[in-house]
Amino acid sequence: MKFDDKVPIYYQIKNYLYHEMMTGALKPGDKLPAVRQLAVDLTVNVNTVQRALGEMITEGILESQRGKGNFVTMDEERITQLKGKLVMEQLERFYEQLHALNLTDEQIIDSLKQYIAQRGQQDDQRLSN
Amino acid sequence: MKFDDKVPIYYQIKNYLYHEMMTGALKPGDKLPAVRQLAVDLTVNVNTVQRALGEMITEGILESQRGKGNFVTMDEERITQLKGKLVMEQLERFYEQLHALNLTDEQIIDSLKQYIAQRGQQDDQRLSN
DNA sequence: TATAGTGTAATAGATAAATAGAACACTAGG
DNA sequence: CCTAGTGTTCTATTTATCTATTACACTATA
Repeated sequence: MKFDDKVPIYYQIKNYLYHEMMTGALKPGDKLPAVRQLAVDLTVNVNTVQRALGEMITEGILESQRGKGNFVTMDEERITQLKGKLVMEQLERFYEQLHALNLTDEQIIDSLKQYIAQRGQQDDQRLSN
Repeated sequence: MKFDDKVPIYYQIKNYLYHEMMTGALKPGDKLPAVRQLAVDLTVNVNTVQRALGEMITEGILESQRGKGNFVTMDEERITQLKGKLVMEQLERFYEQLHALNLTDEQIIDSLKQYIAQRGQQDDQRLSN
């Protein structure tokens, strides 16, 4: 896994697991890979994994069962709330940053549309190769 | 100045100065505040300021004149390119993150529109108080 | 030519993050 | 009961960042 060296790895691991849950790769009640296995998969130390999981357990999004494993909470509402929170965080940061770069609301929306449109073209090109 | 403790301060200072240039608060040829003054303003150490400025000088966006001060480059093209690069970085990260959260292109655009619309309402409320 | 204002550099210490390694606690299954 | 697989905890070490402090180099100007 590729990490951005500007933000703590344990923090990026949290976001990685969040995303796995949001996309359904990890469903409510699912068992996570063993911490030692995760450490190998992410080419990272066990303690770093543990730190990420520890925080998520505190948040109530994961549940730990000693000797068995770590599991995604069965509380689906909690996951829904989390997704909403993560989306909102992205929106806030994105808007704030582009606004700080002196773009108007309209320019922000337009630039996103244009970016997505161009991206679509690139995808088409890749598919046709 | 408030810093996000998840990313290096020198890095956040760079972004702060970038934004000052994008908004026109710092124009081509302008002299920056003295490094010691910046350190006071940002409640940060001189070395930390120097590290941020040093990188921007390497990038060619700032020019240093020993004994005189640090100046924004006169090369306006360079600033325009920088703005484009910064906007593109935000777009890429935003899209990637929301896509990873399993939102479709349409949902991404809609959520942004909705966010901006709601934001406008909040602004209106503040203005009427 | 002093002096104040500027950038630059170097050292040493503090803290947070990440690593390596070991040990401990619990569970399941033969 | 033993063992393999799991989570948990601890210590020690390294690295990056930030700070504090001092010193040096250059410029403008009184």
